[in-house]
Amino acid sequence: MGRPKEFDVEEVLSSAMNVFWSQGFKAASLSDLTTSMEISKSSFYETFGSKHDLFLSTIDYYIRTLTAQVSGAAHLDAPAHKIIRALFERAVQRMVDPESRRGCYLNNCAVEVSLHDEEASKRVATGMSIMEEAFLKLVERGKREGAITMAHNSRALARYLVSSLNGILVMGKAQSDEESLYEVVDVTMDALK
Amino acid sequence: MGRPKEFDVEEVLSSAMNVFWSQGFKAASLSDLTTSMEISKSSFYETFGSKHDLFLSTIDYYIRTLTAQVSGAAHLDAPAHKIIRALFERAVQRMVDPESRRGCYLNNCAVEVSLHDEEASKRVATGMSIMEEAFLKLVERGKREGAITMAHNSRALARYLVSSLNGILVMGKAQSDEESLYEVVDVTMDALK
DNA sequence: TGAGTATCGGACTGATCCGTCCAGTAACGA
DNA sequence: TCGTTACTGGACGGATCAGTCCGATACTCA
Repeated sequence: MGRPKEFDVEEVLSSAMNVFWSQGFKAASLSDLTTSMEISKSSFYETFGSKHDLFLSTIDYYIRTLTAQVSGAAHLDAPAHKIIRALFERAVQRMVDPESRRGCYLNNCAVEVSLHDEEASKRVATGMSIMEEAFLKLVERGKREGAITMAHNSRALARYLVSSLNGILVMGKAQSDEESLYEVVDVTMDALK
Repeated sequence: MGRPKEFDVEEVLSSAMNVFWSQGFKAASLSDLTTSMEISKSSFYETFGSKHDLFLSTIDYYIRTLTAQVSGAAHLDAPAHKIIRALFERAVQRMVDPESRRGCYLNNCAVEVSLHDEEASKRVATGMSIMEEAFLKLVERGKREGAITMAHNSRALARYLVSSLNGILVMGKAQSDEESLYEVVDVTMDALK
């Protein structure tokens, strides 16, 4: 049955995503990619087709990991509104750490390519929806727990949270003053009360 | 004293900014730029030095126009909280219109290059500060007018507004459903009450 | 051993990239 | 008219780009 694949596609996809994440689609060269993925150019084209195909695959990959992460967070035992706050605070912590200031992959992709790349754009929209659904569940639970306002419908609040989170990630790129970002989180959370 | 300049530098800078705005720094080629600017490659290098120098100049240019715009909006006669809402609604309208879905130039620059381009990053931070100051004045006035909560300090609220606006612009790129975006604006505004 | 598949490195292509340079022309002031 | 500056188009260079192809090697199963 011939020689078996030596590299784990998911693992290599993850490396590629990290390159796109840090550098953006245009700025990432094939050499950057194959170096980080630790495969040859030949294997690259054999397995992934083209740079653009790979790019789309990395968004799909990100969505897979995202789904796992958020559904994990949503099922924690803590009160929903505390989980929401924790998610925001983790985002701030990431933006403050020089090692992980890359923001959200979906966010980056949306800004860089969604205007000119319909296929990527669709995937980004899907990813955002997944985040929205996760927040939706948390908001609904928070309402039942009496910690979240009834003044707005849950979906609007969920969208608000996705939007706010993206805003904070952008702010973090522009000026990563920790205290300021936490203040923003405070105000953002107050809107849920 | 020799032949006078034939093109208006500010005007040409504006054209260049539009190219970067739509395509991003990396994706914008010199040919794209000179075509849109309607000057020759020779004049280009004579006047602007390099692609990267030009890029920095376009951010400076954007900041100049931004300053004019926001200080204009801040001095309108309407109640401050209504001006704030109007600014957000205008942003939504722009993201819904296919012709002007490019988002905010500072936002795009922050996401694309601020990680690898310190000079650009500084300028972006300056621009964000200008927006913050504009919102700060509006928030302070809104407090005096009794329409904005005293629960948070004005600067925190101003930062919150800048962050939220950026979030909405990113959301608009990912999925530009008008109604959803307006809902987000509603929730965002409620946090000021 | 041999068929079949995986992987590699490297040569190669054609395009595009940013940037330099220059000869020729055009517009001004003196 | 002459010096100076502005502007153009195009030739050119060196680098890099994505992508193709091939010969050599490595691994697995029959």
